[in-house]
Amino acid sequence: MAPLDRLSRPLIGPVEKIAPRLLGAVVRSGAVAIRLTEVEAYAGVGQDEASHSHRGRTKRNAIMFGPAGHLYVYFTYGMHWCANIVTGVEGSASAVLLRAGEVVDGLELAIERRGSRVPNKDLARGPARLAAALGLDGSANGLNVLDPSSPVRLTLPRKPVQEFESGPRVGVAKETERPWRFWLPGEPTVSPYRRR
DNA sequence: GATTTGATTCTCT
DNA sequence: GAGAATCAAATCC
Repeated sequence: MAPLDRLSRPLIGPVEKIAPRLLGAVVRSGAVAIRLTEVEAYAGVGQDEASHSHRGRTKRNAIMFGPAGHLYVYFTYGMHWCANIVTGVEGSASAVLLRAGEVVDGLELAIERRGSRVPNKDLARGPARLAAALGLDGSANGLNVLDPSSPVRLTLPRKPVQEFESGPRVGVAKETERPWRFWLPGEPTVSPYRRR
């Protein structure tokens, strides 16, 4: 087994099982590091109407169909970037949206990117805010966060977080009964729930 | 080919 | 709470 395949093992499995394991993980992009406090799971083709991959491969979601550990960064609402980490075996087209986190390093640069008037707890509170704080955009799409030489890296917690809560995903119109949003209770960086 | 929608955020009321 | 910003993908005709 190739080294990177071995590294991806913690990301192989049903996406709703993998997503909560990313809670407490740290994503680092250059000087800025963010500890994840909120994530959402999205499944593959034909399994989840809210997922970008539900209706099959497109130019935008192509990365979702690749191996686990790669970043799927998409552009939405004409102005925002959102970052996901691909999970499961290659071709499963499932991914975990990085919804919110706490800036644990590179605070100065994160503030510079997000604006000096933004409270620290709001720097990465929300998927587009998190991506902005990390400086992620379309050029980060497809990066392998498990590759030690990648500019964007993921570090999983030594032990998976045991205490987390779950509920419906934010801002999705379909599959609203699916409790695939996971967060760390009591964290001020968790975004408020909004239904669509 | 035209129209609608969206895994959002910010500003103003 | 409402409205705007602004573009790619989905949906409709």
